[in-house]
Amino acid sequence: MKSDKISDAVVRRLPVYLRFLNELSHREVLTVSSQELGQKLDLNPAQIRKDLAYFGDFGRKGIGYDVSYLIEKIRQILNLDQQINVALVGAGNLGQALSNYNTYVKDNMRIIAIFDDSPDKVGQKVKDITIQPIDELEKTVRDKHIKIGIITVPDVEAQRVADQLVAAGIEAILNFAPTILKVPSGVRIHAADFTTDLISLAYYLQGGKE
Amino acid sequence: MKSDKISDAVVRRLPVYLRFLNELSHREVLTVSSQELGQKLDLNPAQIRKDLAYFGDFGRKGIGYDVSYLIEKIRQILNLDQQINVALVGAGNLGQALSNYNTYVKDNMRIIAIFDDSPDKVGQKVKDITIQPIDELEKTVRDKHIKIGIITVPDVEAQRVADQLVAAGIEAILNFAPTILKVPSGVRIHAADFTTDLISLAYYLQGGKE
DNA sequence: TAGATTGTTAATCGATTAACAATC
DNA sequence: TAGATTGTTAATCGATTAACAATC
Repeated sequence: MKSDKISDAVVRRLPVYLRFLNELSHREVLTVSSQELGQKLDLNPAQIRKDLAYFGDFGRKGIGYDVSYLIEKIRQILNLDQQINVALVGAGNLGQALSNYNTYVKDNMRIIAIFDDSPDKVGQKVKDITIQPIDELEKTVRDKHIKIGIITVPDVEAQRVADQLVAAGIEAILNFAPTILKVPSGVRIHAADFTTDLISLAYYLQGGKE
Repeated sequence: MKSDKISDAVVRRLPVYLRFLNELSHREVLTVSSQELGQKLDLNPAQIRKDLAYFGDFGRKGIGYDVSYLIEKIRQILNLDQQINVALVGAGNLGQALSNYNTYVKDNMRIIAIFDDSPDKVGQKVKDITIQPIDELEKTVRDKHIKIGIITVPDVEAQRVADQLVAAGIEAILNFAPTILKVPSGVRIHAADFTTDLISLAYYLQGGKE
């Protein structure tokens, strides 16, 4: 089966597969079955086969999936066969932590610009990237072909920053601010606000309702 | 309708409602309809009414929901009417950023202990909390009635830390490491790994398949 | 060949949305 | 009273899982 509309739930599992496949590759495992994948990733094997089958026939009956081949294919699907430039807006604690992180470099994703408006931040360096004022955002995003924006500014500034990113032609946003952002339908947005997650965990505590 | 089994999707929306209701309360808005909530939060009004109705009859027909009353009720549902102690394991960049964050204090959630094993971190202070070695985790968690653990250690250490948290009697874990953790069924775990989110965004970039 | 495992269809399960009587 | 909005049932939609023929 080739692509209909692929649901977001499917797309979000692809990086999970990729990560584990990379680990297998590192351990020089050549082949893996949906069964084994399911066990490790806590997913139903049928679901994994179905997810992958949306994009092509990557497996071999009776054998399973060739690890390197599947890595290559998933990387293509996720556009990770080309470099993807990312901008980060908001160089506070969290923003700086994310920049330093940059594990995703091996996945061809790279934060190549950082913006912040506070005067004591502008001009400072975070790991060889100089923090720029936000009014340079639009030009830099265009000039450097930045496709994804990460928002780590405070709550109240998030929508304004999102608008600027959109105006600059960004295609996707990862939003760490605890606000629902309104963006045009062409722009993809994912909420990454962990406080929501953390607070929802409280529901499950004993002494509360089960 | 009173509680059957409430799905995780419902529980995760409660903090979203709560946050916006707090904002309304701050603006001294007294009453809100599911219509208005839905508009602001990008959710279907029927879904909001249904979510709330799982827990009780909080609204008034023809009127809507009393903001303060609904805040009180959601806080009860989420156990936020009592203080919830949180431990953070891993005082790297991200861990320190999260500790400094502590917006959730107003929601009665508080990081009250931080653990790390690297010798240059132990004994240091992060905002009046002294970083402790991980082998003090179990005792501290028990003594201080810590119920939730946040994991911000590297990948390879995450499962070991999770095991220790579980052994110490923690009830829920927020995991920032990009690994699927195995925990006993009594323990609630949420994945908060933003690299997965970020990478999945790449799928939606133009020049890739739509 | 016999055993394993895929790709895919059909069945199931669960979550979202529509519709509306009840009622403020 | 007329208009608004809830709580809830029924309808819809979509995602997960089971099952199995195809085939390595």
